[in-house]
Amino acid sequence: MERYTKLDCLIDLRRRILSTELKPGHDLDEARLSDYYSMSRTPLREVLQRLQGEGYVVMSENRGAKVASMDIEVLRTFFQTAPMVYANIARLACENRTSAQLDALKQAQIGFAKAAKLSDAAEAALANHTFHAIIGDMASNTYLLASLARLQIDHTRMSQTFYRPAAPAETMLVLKAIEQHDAMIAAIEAGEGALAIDLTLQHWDLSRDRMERYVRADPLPVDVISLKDNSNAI
Amino acid sequence: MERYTKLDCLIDLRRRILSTELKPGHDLDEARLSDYYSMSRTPLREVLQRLQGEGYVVMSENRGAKVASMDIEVLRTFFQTAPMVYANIARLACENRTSAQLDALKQAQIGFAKAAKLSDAAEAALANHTFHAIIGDMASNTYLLASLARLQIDHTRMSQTFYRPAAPAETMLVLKAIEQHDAMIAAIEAGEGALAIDLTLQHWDLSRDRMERYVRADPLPVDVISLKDNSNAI
DNA sequence: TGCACACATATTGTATACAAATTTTGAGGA
DNA sequence: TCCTCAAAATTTGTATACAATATGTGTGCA
Repeated sequence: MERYTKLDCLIDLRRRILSTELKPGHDLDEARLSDYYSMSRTPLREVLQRLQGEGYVVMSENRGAKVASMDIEVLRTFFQTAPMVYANIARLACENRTSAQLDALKQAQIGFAKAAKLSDAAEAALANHTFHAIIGDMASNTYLLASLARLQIDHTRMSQTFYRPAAPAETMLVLKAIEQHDAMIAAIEAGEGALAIDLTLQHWDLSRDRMERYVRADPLPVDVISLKDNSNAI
Repeated sequence: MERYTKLDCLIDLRRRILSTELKPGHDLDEARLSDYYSMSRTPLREVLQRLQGEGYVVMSENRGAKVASMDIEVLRTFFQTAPMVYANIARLACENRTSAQLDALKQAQIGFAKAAKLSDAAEAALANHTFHAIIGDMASNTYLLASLARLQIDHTRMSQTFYRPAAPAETMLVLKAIEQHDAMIAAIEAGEGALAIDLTLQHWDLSRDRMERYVRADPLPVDVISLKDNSNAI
């Protein structure tokens, strides 16, 4: 059995939450988790406290920790806020990026393209998360970064469905996202803020359409709903 | 000796940091603090972890917690980001405020006006913090709220000097701030988003001028600096 | 059968002891 | 006097025991 450090545990829990291996609202049992990561409850609780601070989990007195939920009213504000934050982050990234960060961004893009083309859904979503988190670092703005980080948690969780093997039309959209990433890298490298904002908003539109389709889902056939007339099942 | 709950401790540490009773960069000793709040180190450490998540403190491995610093490059991004976030929060508050929140806001304004007129600096700065935090709650946007909360930490700490007994010109500015708060309450109650944005930006301009004057401070007389020619004192 | 209440179980919260790491101190040598 | 290095002291990190709270279960009674 492997031995985890506290940092490993933090990173792994983030990964499991982002990949929805741990689903929104899922109860996080301290004893079970401390056993899983083979550490005592004390450091594990500190990890949970920190994850709460980062918005991954919510905790309530004497009631333990849960994976942060994604209820409908929060999602409304998500769509409201994301384009503004992403666009501003992109603009700031153009001004402040270092060459080391640019290298990291290109590496992340390689990883993303690979996973996306292989339809490795969880890995692609996480690589995409990393890509945009690096742009966040480039912006060097701790205040906006706090918003971005929270937006990305929900964005990544919603995007889990994007990269699964699907219809050719869907595959086209993934390829388009990869192209947009390349264009964004070029804009950031060239320091072209206006262009970076533009590309970011286009990228957002693509992502938003897919998320909205996912959130709305397809309604169930109407006459199935009429079942309630025939029985008192809940 | 009073007995604190964990929540009391959290709230009190926030207050002490915001009032700069605990100064930026100040080392937070676990043993000393757990003694002060008469609780063991375990819950105190959890409070510190949480404060780290909220941006009040920074922690490093085996090196303990410090009050978050306010270095020059972070302040640059503060001035860059604050007006955008404050303005958007104000606009959203107009759309989403409840009447209970409006009542709370009016109460906070009474407390602020009272403390400001008495030149109770720490209390006025904290009451101002509360006032703007309530507007943040009204916005009902967890993503932007994360940015706002971090901005407010530094804003409140910098504003500690505003409300001290000072020249008549300074007193005028405090009275103006009180008026602006009243106008903002009215705009939010009426749901006039454009007006609320406008008032918020005016309010920001007032605050920014005072902060910039404080940050820049008055340079020391030049010939005092020339002392270094006369001695090798550090 | 349905409800209320007490008891049993499970889970979270806190204190404390000990381990590991860092910082301080001071003695010895160049 | 200054530097180096090792031992002591301080401080942080983790494990574990126990306390407090919440949840589940079953029995007695209407």
